[in-house]
Amino acid sequence: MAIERKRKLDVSSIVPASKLAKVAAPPNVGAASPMFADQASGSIFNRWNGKPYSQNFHHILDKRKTLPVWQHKEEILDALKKNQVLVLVGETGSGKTTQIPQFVLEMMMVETTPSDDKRRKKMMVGCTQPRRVAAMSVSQRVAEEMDVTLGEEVGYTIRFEDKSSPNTVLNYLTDGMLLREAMTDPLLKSYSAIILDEAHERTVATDILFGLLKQVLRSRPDLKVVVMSATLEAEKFQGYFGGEAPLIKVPGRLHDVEVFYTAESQRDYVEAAIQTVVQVHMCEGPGDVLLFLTGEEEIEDACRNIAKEIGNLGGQVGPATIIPLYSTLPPALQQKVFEPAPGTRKIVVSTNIAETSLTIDGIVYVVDPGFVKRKVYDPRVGAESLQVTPISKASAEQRKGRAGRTAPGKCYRLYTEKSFDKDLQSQTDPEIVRSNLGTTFLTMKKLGIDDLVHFDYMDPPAPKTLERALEMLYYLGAMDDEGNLTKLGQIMSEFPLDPQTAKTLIVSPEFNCSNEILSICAMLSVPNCFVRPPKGEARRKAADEAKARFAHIEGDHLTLLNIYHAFKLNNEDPSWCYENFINYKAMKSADNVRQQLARIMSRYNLRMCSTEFGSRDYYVNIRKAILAGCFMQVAHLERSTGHYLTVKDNQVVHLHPSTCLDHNPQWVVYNECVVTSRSFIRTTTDIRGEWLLDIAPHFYEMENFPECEAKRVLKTLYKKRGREMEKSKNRR
DNA sequence: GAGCACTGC
Repeated sequence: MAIERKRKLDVSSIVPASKLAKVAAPPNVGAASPMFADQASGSIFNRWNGKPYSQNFHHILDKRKTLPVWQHKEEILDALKKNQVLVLVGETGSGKTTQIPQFVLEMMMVETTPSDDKRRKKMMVGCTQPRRVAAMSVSQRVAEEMDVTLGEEVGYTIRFEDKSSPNTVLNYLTDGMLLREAMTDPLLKSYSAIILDEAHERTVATDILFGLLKQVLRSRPDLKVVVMSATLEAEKFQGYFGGEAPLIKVPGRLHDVEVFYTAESQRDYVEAAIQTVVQVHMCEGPGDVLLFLTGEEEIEDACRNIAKEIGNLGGQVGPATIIPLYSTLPPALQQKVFEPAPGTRKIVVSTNIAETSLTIDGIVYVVDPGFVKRKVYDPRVGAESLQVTPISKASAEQRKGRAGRTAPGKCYRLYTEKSFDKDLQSQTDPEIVRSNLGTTFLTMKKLGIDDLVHFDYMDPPAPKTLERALEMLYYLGAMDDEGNLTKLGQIMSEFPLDPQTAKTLIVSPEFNCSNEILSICAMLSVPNCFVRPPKGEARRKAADEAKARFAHIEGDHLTLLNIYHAFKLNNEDPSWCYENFINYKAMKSADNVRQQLARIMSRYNLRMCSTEFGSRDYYVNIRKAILAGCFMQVAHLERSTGHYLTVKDNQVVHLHPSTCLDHNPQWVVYNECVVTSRSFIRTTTDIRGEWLLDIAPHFYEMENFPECEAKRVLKTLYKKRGREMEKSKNRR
């Protein structure tokens, strides 16, 4: 029997296990050849294709077999054959992300019977990741291991990029992407196995997938689910699936990291951190240092102080390169952590970005003060706040691990061992209990989940959070009295936007400005496009001046529109962005989002239109359209106090200092309210009180309106409106 | 007078 030596695998040609022997013994290769012996346990694709491996591929094969998961391969396959769900704990370096999907795939192919093969049933393993970069880089590595072309047998799917094909049998995708797929394929029929990787991170998408899969498993006995976690929270996952899922633990493969605790708890963790870093630099051997702090200002200050202290030591110590790292740092400065600094010790002072998202080579010493800044949603206020809170034990372990990637390391915890044991939570609260659930609810409804309140959440959100989200969707017209998705709600759920923004976009054709609203919505869904060098940098003033040139007097939404237009007029030129302190990546991303949103709009026959630019209604229409979606995010300037109060909730808020408004309009619509040092409304636009009566009368009816100055003003407006109507009636 | 980190056909 001749062997077909084709590069790419046609899924329909997969040969079932029963025929394997015949295929596996081509006369021209010979069963005794060492190459072939290796093939028997190598890439399943090559085994079935009978293609000889490249020289390089042998090294890859040998290397991957030293990964700890290989010690448990038979156990894992056995457990998966006997059970529908498997929970797997694999520490960093165990090889779970690259190897387990291959094991699962292999098992399913071997299990395929000849009759299955005749039906040419498509089998696909989906492996979810919380981050896009992970989906891309892991799939690349696995494609290399399997000696196939990325995008063929092994692929990835992330927003804006689908690198999978009909041939794909192993796909890496983001958890959010799988959730989106479930909206059109609620039983996830395109998958024969789903692996939830990094499940311990407990993103909202992962949590919803948990609940969804638990339901789907009942109607799809053929589906296999593997839950992979780096921590022992896995036992909770096991319990969630009825306790029947076996749990397999695989050790990691990191170098030893020696842990030090302080004898007493520290009053000033930043000061303690600085002293520790300087101490390490003075007394410890070679190796770079990573210090975790909570935010931009803290990091920039600490960098200055560390530099000063090391400077004071003069020639007594070696040179150090001190590098700040946080997500909003201008890209060119962020790049510095990856540049080698020969002859000096790198001291990286970073936010949590270095805990999971970025991996820096060469770190030997980690300094961990034990705090993180995270977003917390307060349903009572309907605002998010950023709070500095103690990290979890799991997070502390993750930080520690950053010291042992390339060599044995040391981790200095600036809290007591007792505090670690007693005070730190074992896991960070899952995102779902810390979030506004508006978008999540739309998605869940679209997935066919009827009862959002009694859904089988692994950790249920606070009742008030559920109530707030339901109320908002009702006011937006996305849900009816019975809690069913309306036609509008159906369309809203299709947009990857928060419900208010989705509604703004959907109604924008009625205000004759969908082209412009599309650009604004796209700009609102990407990271801040304004680049601002840190305090003390000479170019900071130039950045502020550049921003002022784009400012629109009536507000920040219109300023964003100006920026988008200027970006397009300048042919998306990166150097134009650089000169104008605009984040190029954010702009390209906004352009991508815009195209995606436009495609969804055309699917629902939502008209693309603009008011003539010369018309005095050009900006008026845009402002009205924004209000039509965001009428619940309105604040009124109190004459008596000079403060803004949010409508209905009567919370005191302040215009965010980043606003381009140079006056205080009586009424403003805002995109978000964030509590930091104070309550700030961010991305704010001037509107007219009269518009509230026209655009959202159901929300601004007077019976359910709390007493406040805004109510009195609105009452006056209603009366005036009444008189005018009276007059025009009389005239007729 | 000021921003932890992710994500979405």
